[in-house]
Amino acid sequence: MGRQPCCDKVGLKRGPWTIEEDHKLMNFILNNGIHCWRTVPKLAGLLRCGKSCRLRWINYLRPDLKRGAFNESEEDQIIQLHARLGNRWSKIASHFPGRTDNEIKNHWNTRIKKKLKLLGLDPVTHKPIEKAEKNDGDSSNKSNGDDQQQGIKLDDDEKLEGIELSLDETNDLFNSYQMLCESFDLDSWLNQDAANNTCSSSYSMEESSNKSSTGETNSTIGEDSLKQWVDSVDSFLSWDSFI
DNA sequence: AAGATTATCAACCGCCCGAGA
DNA sequence: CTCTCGGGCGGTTGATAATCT
Repeated sequence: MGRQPCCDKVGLKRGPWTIEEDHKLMNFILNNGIHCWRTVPKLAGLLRCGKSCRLRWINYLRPDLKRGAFNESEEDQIIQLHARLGNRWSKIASHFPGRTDNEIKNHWNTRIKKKLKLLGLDPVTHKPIEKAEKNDGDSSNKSNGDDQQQGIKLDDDEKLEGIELSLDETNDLFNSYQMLCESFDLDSWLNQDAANNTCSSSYSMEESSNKSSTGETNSTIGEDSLKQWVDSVDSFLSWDSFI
């Protein structure tokens, strides 16, 4: 017996969100806040499931989102945190105000992984590939590195230190990584387009998210700041065109 | 210029976990 | 204690854009 689906998918819209749907969802959350995602689509007049609404809000509509390319220090920090936390993207994202777990996960999978491989480091273990392979061979009955990391059951962040990689070990690995980076100008090689990353979705929320980046959570974002943000983003989305 | 290939990222899927009945 | 439900998470997919041939 499988689990019941999160919602009745019959008649629900899927795929990319339209500007109108975004507007409806944002207006609803602005006016009512978030109490129960399951009821949000119905009350907001959307033919979406609650999960889809939640995802859209978290990954795209949230006022405190910081959009645009990751800078070098952010990337370095992601690598460091990944060495400690593994693929726990939400934990990693919690260290980056305005960044989403999805965004970090995508960045890791598309860019950082390649970068590490190019440097001869295993993106899973963060160790030199030859060494990592040897270790895998030594423990043929063990699951692969990914599974090992995912298999860690920890109660909280405090317990992370000393498990898998200690902070010292992590820093050692990270230092090695930095040394490798210095000897090879990867960034200019990989990020040739970073400087002129001007896609339409790179609208910066930084101004309106200054407050939130100091630790404010979604639920504590004041209505005023949310309204300010809606005002500021209105022109960006050209909502007037369909109202 | 056109087709093929690769990169990027938004969105979905399914599982897990905690809260509450 | 058990079951149900909703939220959250990580893995994966698919559409689109960018680049290459």
